[in-house]
Amino acid sequence: MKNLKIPEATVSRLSVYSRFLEEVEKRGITSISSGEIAEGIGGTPAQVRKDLAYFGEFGTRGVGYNVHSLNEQMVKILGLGKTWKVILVGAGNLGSALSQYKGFRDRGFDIIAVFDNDLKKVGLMLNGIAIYPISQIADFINEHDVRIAIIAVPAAYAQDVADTMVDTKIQGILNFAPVVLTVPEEIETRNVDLAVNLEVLSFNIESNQRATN
Amino acid sequence: MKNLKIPEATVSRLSVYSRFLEEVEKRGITSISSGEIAEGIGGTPAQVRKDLAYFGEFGTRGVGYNVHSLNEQMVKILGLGKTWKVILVGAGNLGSALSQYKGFRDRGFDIIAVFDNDLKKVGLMLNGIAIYPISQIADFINEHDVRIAIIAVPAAYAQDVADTMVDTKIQGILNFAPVVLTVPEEIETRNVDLAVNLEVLSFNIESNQRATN
DNA sequence: GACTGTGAAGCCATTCACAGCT
DNA sequence: AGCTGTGAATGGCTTCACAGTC
Repeated sequence: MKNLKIPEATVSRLSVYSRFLEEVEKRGITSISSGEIAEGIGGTPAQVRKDLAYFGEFGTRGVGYNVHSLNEQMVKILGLGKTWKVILVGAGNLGSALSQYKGFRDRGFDIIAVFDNDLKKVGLMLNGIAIYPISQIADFINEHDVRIAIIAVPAAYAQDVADTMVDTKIQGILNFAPVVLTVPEEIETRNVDLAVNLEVLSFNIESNQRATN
Repeated sequence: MKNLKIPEATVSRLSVYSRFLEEVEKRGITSISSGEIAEGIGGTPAQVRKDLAYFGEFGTRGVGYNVHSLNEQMVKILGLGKTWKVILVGAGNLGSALSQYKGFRDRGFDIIAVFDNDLKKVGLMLNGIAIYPISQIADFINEHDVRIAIIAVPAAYAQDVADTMVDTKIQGILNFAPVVLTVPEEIETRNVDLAVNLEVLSFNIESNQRATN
């Protein structure tokens, strides 16, 4: 296995390529060039080729890439060849939306349980998924071999929730709470900060204003 | 006005610093060093200082930063000194969660209307916000001076929605649909791609596995 | 002629290291 | 002594430009 360090930006784009290729394949297109991919995902042809080159030679010079087999490669590289069992912590608004989010299931992420600290919710179903008490997180993870957790609780509780997951089989946490989680380094975390995105927009809008005097 | 080009990464961190400072201020702390900020948000002291230095000299050598006045500066720089009127398009699960998301209002983003193409929803309220038909987006934006829109519709409709906003007063779009929007360059867009984040996690988990043979 | 794969160059962001202030 | 502000060094990602292949 070729083992250069892969830029994180490349990995995110791989995911975007893959979804784009799926859509292109549905339209019945079988062959595609780096330029066409770039156009579809808002990038440059050179970048597409460089990204792919980290993992192998998937194209044919003078011709382009086979849509289906390129996507197969992407799926394999991203580790999407199987179904990932995922748990979701937090049955509030955001949790509820995420539990139903089709984009996860479509890409092989299956939310198999929801946890909440509100005992009035425990025992109920959230969009067809059973709600368990927070206290059962660790046992559930180990029993069901869950490797990915999504945290969608208020900021004040997020670290506590993360703490319940250390020394379990969890290997990755997707955190929607706007705080930095402190976890052992063998657990991979990623933060999605919704407010930050709006604030960057707001900053950029203001700067555009300033630029166009 | 100092007009170097500000790295986008710096801008996102400013937003994180600001929220962290607010929390620190609530705890009654009045002074803070770059090292303490770095620890709180998961970064390095040098980076904190560099980021701030793009905008001015906010600290006192040998002492640190005044928590309150540094946050005031952050808020001003980010353009958060006022309330932003925001519209939300898409009253599905995700839209519903976003309409209630406290993190937006806390930071000055006020969702004043929701739009949906499902006429059964039009006229109803979503968490206290009225739902209008998609056809009224452009008029509403111009009448109410809305500058930011959040798109939370299925991928297939996102571009159509964006199209209704060109040549209105909209200046920024936060897009949750997993597609690249094509809009005139005076409209600033940002994409939040939920599935991509899980896929990067999945890739990293698999690589960790490979690394620890 | 068209398009990929890739070393080299260029650009941007982070980190270092220290002078300057309190 | 402690901590900021910043030029210089480093590291990483993107873009260029072209040799290689069909």
